[in-house]
Amino acid sequence: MSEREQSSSKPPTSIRPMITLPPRSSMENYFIGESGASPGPITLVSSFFTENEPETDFRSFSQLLAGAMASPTAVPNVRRDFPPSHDAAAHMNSGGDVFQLNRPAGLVASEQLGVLTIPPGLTPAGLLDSTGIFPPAQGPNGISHQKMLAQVSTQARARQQMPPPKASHKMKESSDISHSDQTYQPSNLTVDKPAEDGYNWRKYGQKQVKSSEYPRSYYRCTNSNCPVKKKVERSLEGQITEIIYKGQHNHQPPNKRGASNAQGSSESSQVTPERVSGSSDSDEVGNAETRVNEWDDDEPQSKRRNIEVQTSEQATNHRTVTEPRIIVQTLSEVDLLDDGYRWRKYGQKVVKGNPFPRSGLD
DNA sequence: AGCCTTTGACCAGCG
DNA sequence: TCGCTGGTCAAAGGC
Repeated sequence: MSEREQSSSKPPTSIRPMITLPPRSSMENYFIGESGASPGPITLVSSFFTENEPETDFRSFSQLLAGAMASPTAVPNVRRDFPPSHDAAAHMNSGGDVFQLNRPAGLVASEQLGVLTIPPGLTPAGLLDSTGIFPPAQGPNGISHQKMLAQVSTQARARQQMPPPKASHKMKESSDISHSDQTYQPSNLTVDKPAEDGYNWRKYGQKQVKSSEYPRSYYRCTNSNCPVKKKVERSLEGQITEIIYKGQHNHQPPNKRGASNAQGSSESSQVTPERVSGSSDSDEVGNAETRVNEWDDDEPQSKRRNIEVQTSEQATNHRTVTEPRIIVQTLSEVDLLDDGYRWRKYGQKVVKGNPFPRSGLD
C-alpha cells in the first residue's frame, strides 16, 4: 500500500498530537543520556509546545517557517525538562512503538481549539538540523553499535484556502516552504530562488511516482560535501504537497535565515569526529528525513514516528486546504543496520567539489 | 562560464 | 525471469 493510499484510510480530521517513536531499543537512548541532557524526540517535540513566545500564538506552520527564517532564537527555547515519563512513557508499549505526548501546560488553550501551536524557529532545515539535538554520536553506555535512532515526525495540518495557481512550476522548494504562506499572505508570494530553508538545492530529477498523484522532484544540497537530499511533490497548482528531507547537513546554511536556530547554527559543530572519520560513506553520516505534507497522514505507524501537530488555522479558520505536515526523521549511520529497517544503497558518485564518492541510502 | 532545470534513459529492488 | 516502481544519471538547453 502506498503512503498516499494509507493516508486515505486515516481520518482526515485527526487532531490529536501524536508521536510515534523508534523501537524501544533505540528509544531508550533518548531518555538515557550521559548528562541526562541528551535530548530526544520528546525534547524536540516539547519544543513545539513551549509557550515561550506567547505572542506568536496561532501561527500556521508556514508562518512559523517564515518566522523561523528570521528568528534565530527559537531553539534555545527547547524545553529540556519535559518529563518523558509522563503520559508519553505511559503510552509507550513494546508492541506499538507509539505513544502520545501529553501536552504541556500552555498548550491548553490551543488544544481546546484542537490545535497545537509550534514555536517559531522550526524550519524544515531547522527541524532537520535539530537532529543536532540528537547527536549522531553513539548512545550512552558506550553502545558502539547501537546508535541513536531518532525519528520525530511532526505533522501540521489545517484547513485553509487554496493558493492561486502558480504561474511557474519552477519555483524552488525553498520557496515552496513559503508557498504555503501565500495562503495567508499572498503578497508574500515568493516564486524564485530564495532558499528559505537556508540551503541551496539542485534539482537532479523529477518523476511521476505511483504513490503520488503529483510529480516528485529530487533535489540535493549544492554544498560540496553535503549528502542531504529532498524530495518534493507538487500539485498541479504548484502547491507543495509533500517534502521529504533525507540526510543531515554537514555545513551551515549559506542562507542563515533559514537555519539560524540553535540546532542549525550548531549543526556543523555537531559533525562529530565519529561521523567524520567513522563513516567511510559520507551519506551514512546520519540520516534525517523531514516531510512536509499538506495532505493527509500517510505514514505507516510501524515505520514513522509521528508528531501530529495541527496548527491553529484549522481551528480558527476552518479553511479548506490542509496545512503542511512535517515529519522529521533522524537516524544515525549505525542504525542503518540496526534500526530494523531495510536500507538500499541507491547510488554512488563522485560529486563536484567532493573528492570522495557520494552514496545514497534509502 | 558556471550553475541550474529538464527529461529520457538507466539501474536496482521487489513481488 | 519479468514487469513494475522509485531513484539517479547525464546530456542538453536556459539563465
